[in-house]
Amino acid sequence: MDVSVKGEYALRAVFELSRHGKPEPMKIAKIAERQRIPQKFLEMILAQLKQGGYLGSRRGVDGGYFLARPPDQITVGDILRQVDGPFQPAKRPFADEPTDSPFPEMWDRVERALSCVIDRTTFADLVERWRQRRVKGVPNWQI
Amino acid sequence: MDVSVKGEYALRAVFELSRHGKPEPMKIAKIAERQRIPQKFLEMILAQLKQGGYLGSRRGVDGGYFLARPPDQITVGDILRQVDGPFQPAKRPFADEPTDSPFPEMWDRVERALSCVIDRTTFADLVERWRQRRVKGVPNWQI
DNA sequence: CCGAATCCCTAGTAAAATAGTAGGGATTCA
DNA sequence: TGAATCCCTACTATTTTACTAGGGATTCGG
Repeated sequence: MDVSVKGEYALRAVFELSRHGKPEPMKIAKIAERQRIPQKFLEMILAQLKQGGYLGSRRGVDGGYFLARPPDQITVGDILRQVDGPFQPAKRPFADEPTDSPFPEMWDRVERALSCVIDRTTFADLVERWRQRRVKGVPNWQI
Repeated sequence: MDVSVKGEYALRAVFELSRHGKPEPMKIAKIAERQRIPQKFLEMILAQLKQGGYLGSRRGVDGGYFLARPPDQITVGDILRQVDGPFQPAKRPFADEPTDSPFPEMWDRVERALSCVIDRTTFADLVERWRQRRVKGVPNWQI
């Protein structure tokens, strides 16, 4: 019950692009270097995120990847589901054949609880919190 | 990000023992049959749950497994952690070397949200809800 | 049009985890 | 004593994970 390395990489990559912020694309190589992700592996992940509609890309000399939407419209849940598949804690029986088990209802609660975090946390949030922490943690605005 | 089959089996087995309720032990074979779990696989799981202190057992003719504590003192989280290992969404850096990442804080939130469900749901709760649903779903007390 | 830089696509692969199975040994108790 | 049960070690097939390899397709400045 944990997130795959691939999922983590995807989150870190999108965070990097969100932090970058500018409209011009960022190269795979740069993302890979800044986030310490194996480059070829990252290529696959970014392709997946693109085909999910979260990223866009351009080839050629000044090519790279960029966010396809503003970072306040991409959530952590979006990215995780795109690369790790739909999150469902347990095999769900078909909705119409009622089961004699107490667990589906609990898994629903779990899913809702989780959703409250991952589907409400956008990359804009993450960047903002990260910036906040930076100025508090490294108070170099002092005399 | 889902629960293993092993985890599900463990939950179902403990639920079966909780529902059973009586002090006398229940045989592996019976649990396996009633919950449709491969028997030999279930043996390993029950052994693990016993060594975690959740179950007790007796051998011989009238042997079997039983709860080592009342079902209101065993949570879903207990059982899942015992068989699937500690749940942590992502590799956590060491606590003392602060990281420049916005994610650990979010994983904390995820963990707390999840804990609110799985560490507060006891098997007594599950049995009770299951009983409630039975009488509502199958209203055979009608005229 | 050339060629360098970039993304794009298919395939392969070593290691680990998952979901079991097999076979017998140790206890208990009538 | 022997039948029933739990107990223990080992083995295994399949799937998933976390990559790597090698080249093809675009873009764009010159």
